[in-house]
Amino acid sequence: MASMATAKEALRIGEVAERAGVSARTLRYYEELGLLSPAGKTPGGARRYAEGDVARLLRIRELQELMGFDLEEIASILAAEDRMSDLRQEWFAQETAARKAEILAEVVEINERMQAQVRRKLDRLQSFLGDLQAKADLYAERQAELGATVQS
Amino acid sequence: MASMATAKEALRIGEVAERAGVSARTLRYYEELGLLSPAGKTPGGARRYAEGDVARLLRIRELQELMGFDLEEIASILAAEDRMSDLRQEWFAQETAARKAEILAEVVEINERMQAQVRRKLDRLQSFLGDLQAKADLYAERQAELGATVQS
DNA sequence: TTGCTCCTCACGTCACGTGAGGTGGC
DNA sequence: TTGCTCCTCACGTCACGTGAGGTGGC
Repeated sequence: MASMATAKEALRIGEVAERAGVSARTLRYYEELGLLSPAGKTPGGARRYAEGDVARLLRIRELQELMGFDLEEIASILAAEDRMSDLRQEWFAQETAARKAEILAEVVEINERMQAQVRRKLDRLQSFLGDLQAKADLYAERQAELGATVQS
Repeated sequence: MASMATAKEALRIGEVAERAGVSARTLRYYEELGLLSPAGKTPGGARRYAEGDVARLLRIRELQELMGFDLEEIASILAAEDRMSDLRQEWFAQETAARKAEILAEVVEINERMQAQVRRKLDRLQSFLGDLQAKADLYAERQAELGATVQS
């Protein structure tokens, strides 16, 4: 959805890495795995990324950090999402309706599993936060006791 | 707080591992790091764990999986919590009030940082869930379109 | 032409996984 | 005594980190 510009959007690896809070090594590693390849390369061999690549990188990081998926799981999630976004492309119009339904079913299933997982994580984090708050109350009590004893 | 029983609570490594959903290797690795040592060992060298060890293991896993801390960070958090729980012990009564205040301050700071981190994580997960739900709505729309077209 | 960024090996690290080969406990 | 579980090496793996030594682009 970023500007369909004249591919003047050529980002260097260091810039992309910094924007996503990762190292250049991470980007090279993702390329090695086939997870994220630069939009192009200079004649000299330097990688050039587009805005879409940055979005994909941020998505990878979200799935990794927030959801705890490993890179193989992330690859399959992204593959499904890629197929899904192909459904909007004209060249895809020739695919059979049955095939499209298949892809949709796959994406819906992944979506449902992820939603369930997020809800479990939210629940666990809520109770974790509750524990922390309860402990904080205890600490405040102890500090009050100590203050009363010491009269500092 | 588990029964102050006659130490008849001697769990084998496999049992402890299964309860926490980790491998025996993980328990040996934590011992190597000084993170979690068994309550005792048999003459033959087999590790024997107590209920308190299981609780500590579950705490380690919570900090690791849910909060994303590495084992070194977890070690320092647990060390602070250990010092905190020492405040209840009688032998600790001889410590100076200033020292106790110091420990309390440290634990309070860790608690506050963790609370902030949990809140950030909760926020990000909420918006992640929102995105998933929005996508699910889109998928349902597409499926409806497809059903109307195909009349399957 | 001078820096700064990039390149490709390639070995190191963290948190374990996975056998190999052997001893231990109910 | 027979299994099943445990033990200690020790090498493998995943997701990078970290130089070494060299070329590239504004």
